[in-house]
Amino acid sequence: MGKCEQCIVREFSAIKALNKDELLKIADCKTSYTVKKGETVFDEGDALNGIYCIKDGICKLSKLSDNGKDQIVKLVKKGELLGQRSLISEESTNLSAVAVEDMQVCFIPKQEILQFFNENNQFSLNMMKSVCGDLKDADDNMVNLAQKTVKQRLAEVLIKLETDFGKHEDGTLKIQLSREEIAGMIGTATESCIRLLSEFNKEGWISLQGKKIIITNKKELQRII
Amino acid sequence: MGKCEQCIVREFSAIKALNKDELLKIADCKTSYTVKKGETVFDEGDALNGIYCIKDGICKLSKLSDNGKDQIVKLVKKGELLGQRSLISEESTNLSAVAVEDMQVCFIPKQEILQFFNENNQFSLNMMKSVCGDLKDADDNMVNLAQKTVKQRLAEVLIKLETDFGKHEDGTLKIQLSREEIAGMIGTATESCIRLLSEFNKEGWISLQGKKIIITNKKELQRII
DNA sequence: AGTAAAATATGATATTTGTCATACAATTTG
DNA sequence: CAAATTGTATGACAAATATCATATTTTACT
Repeated sequence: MGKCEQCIVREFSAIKALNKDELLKIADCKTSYTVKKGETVFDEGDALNGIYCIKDGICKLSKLSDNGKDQIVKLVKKGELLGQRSLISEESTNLSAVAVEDMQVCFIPKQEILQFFNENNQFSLNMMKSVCGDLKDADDNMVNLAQKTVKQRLAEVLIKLETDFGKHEDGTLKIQLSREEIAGMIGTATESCIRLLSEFNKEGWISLQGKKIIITNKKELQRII
Repeated sequence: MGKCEQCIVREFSAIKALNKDELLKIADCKTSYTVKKGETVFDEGDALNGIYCIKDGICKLSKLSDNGKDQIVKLVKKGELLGQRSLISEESTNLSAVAVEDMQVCFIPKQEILQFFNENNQFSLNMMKSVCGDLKDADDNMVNLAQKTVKQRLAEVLIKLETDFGKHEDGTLKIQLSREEIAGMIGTATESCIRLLSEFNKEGWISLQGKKIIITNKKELQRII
């Protein structure tokens, strides 16, 4: 069982406020496992009794709408935590988490985390900041969904995917999402998403090679946003 | 200058975790003032150096979109705090706060609050819960904006306005928003909003008396959501 | 490899929503 | 009080987007 000390999650999440002793305590009670692409970490409505550290991989946080479509609220990647809101609010989750890539996660039981809240102020503060960051993103997202066209939102998401997850040497986005998932991020019908991707392709702003996407004219994409 | 002990904000916000001594400290450094309907508490991009307690009134948190429309992200009412996210994130505000009704607010300087974060764990926890609640609402809102029709969103907002802010004896909603503001909440053009209100009126689901709105058939509104 | 299933693509069409124009009502201001 | 401004209402039309149908391609499977 790993020692948590070298873990990437320690670099990027609230966990960084924990000292060696505290890390050992976590290392002692955590459960590590892998989640295959497409598999579920937790479902909307689940009562979580802990949080998840993402050691590797990416997952989508989404919510099923009454119309049967899955709206993706956020993509969470390695280094980040999962399930914080639910833990703090002492409520069931309002979102489900599904792996977009194979993941390696560690589960840390609730009691441990709650104890840190009491004992380690910096940890609390970090956690607060993280939730506040999510809130800001959510607010920005709301405005985009409400006020921008599907085309603008698609352009924005493509650029965001490149900045957040990077690209390979050949220029293709590292993160691979299905058309349906992209549509779920920008809040549109899958067909509309596909159509617009084709359009962007024809315009020469992006290049499509099967599932792979290359952004070939970022400036133009940024212009239409 | 008031003593904070009896203040309504103490009932409904994170402030409730503070003891008498702490309340006295606040009482000592706070600034009370009134904000008239339509006036601004703070603007998008402002650097806040404290938080606001809403003793009375209601304000809208909104963000100006590139298309020139103001998207309302949240309505905040008496008993609640304003500016928490900005304070915790140590960032400028991403939203502006404008009074929808005459308000009475108290401003508490940053240093005080930050000190409480260090000294009073329950206060921190309450604050976290509050932000988490906002995050959940924002996520739900995102899904609605992305997946529901304008008609559904309008019906939902009307019901929410009734539950959150109540109605007078004659059935009219206590909170009075302009058509433009309602449109800003559901993310649509003002004309579309007006049109749909007329439609709801003709259907007999609501009744319009100038600016005043009465929900006459809640069931039907709930059905179309 | 060969078949079934799923994902992607595209056309045709319907629906929703936005925009512009204009009228009317309400409210503010001098 | 009258004029001016602002908010509300409605029609006509345009644009954006969803839906349904149907290919085509890719992926999964034994």
